[in-house]
Amino acid sequence: MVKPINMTIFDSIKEDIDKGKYVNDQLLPSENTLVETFNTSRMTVRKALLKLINEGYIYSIPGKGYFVKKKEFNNYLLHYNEMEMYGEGSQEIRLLSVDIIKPNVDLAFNLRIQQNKRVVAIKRLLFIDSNEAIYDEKYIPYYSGIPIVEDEIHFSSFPEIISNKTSLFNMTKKLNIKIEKSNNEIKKALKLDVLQPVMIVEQFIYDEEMEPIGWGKTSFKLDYFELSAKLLLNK
Amino acid sequence: MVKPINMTIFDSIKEDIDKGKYVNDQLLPSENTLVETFNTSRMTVRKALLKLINEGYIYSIPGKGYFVKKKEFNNYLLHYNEMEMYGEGSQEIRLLSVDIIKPNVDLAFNLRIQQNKRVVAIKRLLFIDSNEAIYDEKYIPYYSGIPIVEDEIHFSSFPEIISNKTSLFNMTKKLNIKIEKSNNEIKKALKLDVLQPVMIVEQFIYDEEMEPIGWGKTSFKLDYFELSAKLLLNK
DNA sequence: TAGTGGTCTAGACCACTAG
DNA sequence: TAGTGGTCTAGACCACTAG
Repeated sequence: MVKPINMTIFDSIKEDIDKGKYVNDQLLPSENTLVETFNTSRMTVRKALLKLINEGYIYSIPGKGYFVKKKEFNNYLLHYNEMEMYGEGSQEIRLLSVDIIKPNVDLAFNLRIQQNKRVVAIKRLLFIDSNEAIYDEKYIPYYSGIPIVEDEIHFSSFPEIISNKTSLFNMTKKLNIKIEKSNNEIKKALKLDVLQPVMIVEQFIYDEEMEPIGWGKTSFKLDYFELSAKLLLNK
Repeated sequence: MVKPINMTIFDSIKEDIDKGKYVNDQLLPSENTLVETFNTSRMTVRKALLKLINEGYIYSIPGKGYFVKKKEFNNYLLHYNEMEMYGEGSQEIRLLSVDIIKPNVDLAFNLRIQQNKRVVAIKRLLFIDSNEAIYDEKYIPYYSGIPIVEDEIHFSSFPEIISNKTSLFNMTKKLNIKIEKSNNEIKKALKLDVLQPVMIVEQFIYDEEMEPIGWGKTSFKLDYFELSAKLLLNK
């Protein structure tokens, strides 16, 4: 149970960076210097350095050396699953409808398709403690995801639905979080007052060529909206 | 400019996983098998496998082998800097006050300190296109971050302020995003109507022992709130 | 006991950097 | 030209797994 040499080297350099011995973009000791310092082989030194690169502490420039990487303080990890918003409170998901529709102007624009193409529209309503809380709309171009199986879409998040529907290697996604005035459909479903705004989380899903393959809009009654995100260091 | 062997192996296994040849938690070929398949040395095979581990595609169990890792679809990368919310529109940051205060009950609770301890309170107001848009409050226990230099705090995000103030090795942070009724101070600063709610982004900053070293509350006029987040695969 | 992944060594050749 | 990091080899010993 002794600590491996590569871990010793890793910890040593990491501590030097944390303590400020080496600062931003400063040159670190070369591989050969570290081989002598730690009395080990070059591959062992490289193992430690590669780990430091992977964890975002340093970067390398071939021919020059290894350098301290500037810390990124403003990136966070956000876990978002619109179908799993609340740990506390009873939750019920009602699948309102699954339709094949012709898109309106906005929807055609968001999915970058012609208005005469067809789109699968999925609408769901989430109840929290028996109150209407979240109204969820998803739109998928018809050709990209047939057939639709109700069981698969009832409880799944949008990325999960899409990945079941397509043989997708890699998808890209984007979330937008904003406040909007609600339309009549949403007002009715969530039993809102006339002027009450809703929190909107928009999801855009793209395939590997950045073509849209899904657009979603989740409307939260304000009382039921809360998100949290954790620090993601050095990424 | 030939592709290194380790990259060939990496690409090959990655493609097999993407195409569904290997599925969740399925055992991959052993290192020795891959050595034969690709007619190379074990260290080269390991380099490819380590890269696959680092990118979240596979995991290893010593004595057993390498396995396909389940994809995580619901994690996003959120870049949040309360002092840089808008690319478009002119922006002005006004430093309202920097005070040493005694915390009230809530603040003492959030910073987990006694009410007789002192706290540095920083208040800033952001104007977007000359309109009051964002009201920002930051609280730091006095002992952890003296002295306060105005130039350093005027334009910096909270994590940046904290990291300047402390010789911190590693901080942990958490964001909460929610809607709240605004208090009178915020109503006045943002020129809000009586009933108008505000969007709140709360920041908790902890040291390496998870002791709070900063608490922040940023209040957004609803018209000026928008966040976006990008997909972060396999993390 | 045979097979697995984890660590480590002592070499090699390469392209690139910078004086 | 000396030094740098990137790739690769052919070995070694280890702890752990599972029949």
